[in-house]
Amino acid sequence: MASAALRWDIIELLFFAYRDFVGDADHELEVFGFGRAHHRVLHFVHRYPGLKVADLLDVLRITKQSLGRVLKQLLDEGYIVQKAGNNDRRQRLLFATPKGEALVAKLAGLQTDRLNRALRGIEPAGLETIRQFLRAMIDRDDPDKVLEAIFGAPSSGAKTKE
Amino acid sequence: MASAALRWDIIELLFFAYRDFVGDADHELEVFGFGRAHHRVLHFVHRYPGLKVADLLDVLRITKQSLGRVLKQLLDEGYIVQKAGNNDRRQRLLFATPKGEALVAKLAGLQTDRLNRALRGIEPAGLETIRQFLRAMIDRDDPDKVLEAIFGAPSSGAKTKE
DNA sequence: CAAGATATGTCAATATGGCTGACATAATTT
DNA sequence: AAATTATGTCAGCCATATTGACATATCTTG
Repeated sequence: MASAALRWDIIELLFFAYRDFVGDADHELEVFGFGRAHHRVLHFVHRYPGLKVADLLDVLRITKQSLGRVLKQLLDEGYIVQKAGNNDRRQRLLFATPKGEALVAKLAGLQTDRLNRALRGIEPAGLETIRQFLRAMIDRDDPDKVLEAIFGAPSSGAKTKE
Repeated sequence: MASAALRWDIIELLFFAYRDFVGDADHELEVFGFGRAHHRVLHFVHRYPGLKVADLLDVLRITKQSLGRVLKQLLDEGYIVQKAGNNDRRQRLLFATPKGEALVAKLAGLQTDRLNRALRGIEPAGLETIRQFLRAMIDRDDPDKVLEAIFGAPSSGAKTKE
């Protein structure tokens, strides 16, 4: 049908929910002179220790130059450290320092508080539905290293990246 | 307690889900030389016809100066029109033109396609859980006009699209 | 009516975080 | 030795956000 119902309400709810969700972290980041970009880098380096710069570029879908500025600040200020790869010494594997861990945990704490409030009164089955929904919202045709970890085995038809 | 579990998985799923969700529209907007900011303005003007400039500023949480540039483009190119308020002729009430309606519907169509795919296999009760979750994620301490419509009277306020 | 407040628009300068293109270096692969 | 790869960096551009200042029209109030 040409007039298939558009899901205006969910589109709108997603906008507001995400706005306030990231707002929690944004506010705290200001104190440190950081922005949302720093948070994203720190989050993924914390979650996937030893992530390569190239992996990070895939996940964040930004250019090397854009990442460079943000990453340099996090390195200079001691939130992240680099180590040369064992097999390939060109690689700079990234790790969060204790200082970095502390910040990212603080930010995750704020967001977890909001999530816990929102999940109050929702049964475990309901939470599973929400997870299923969110996972199904994500493109799986060209999964990066992080998405492969999230989804386990690469999805059908997806090219397997080494 | 200090060791309360942080919801890393949901935090991450929200990041990817939202990234790909807005990505659909972003890609299409490029064709028109517009950005995400134009989409947001057009969306809310479409959904709440006669929205004042001040309302829009509350909803988008940006400054008048930032809105000005985007709004001017949408006006100049005929996606939105202004009308002076009946009671207060200082007000510029905003309305989407047919051209604007067409664009915003196209964008909503892309996002609805993704939502429908993600909701496939989820029961009506599950969809209600997702709505409940998203609504509970939103700050309600200082509701703007749009949020009042969303939370105030269920299924009223927003234009019910034919 | 005059004064002040309000709704909007606009100018100028600045910051952040994206982008492209070009080039450098070190290390691995061929 | 040459080519490719992983990373870093310089320079400049663009979009979207910011603050501050000021202009205009209109409404409200003393």
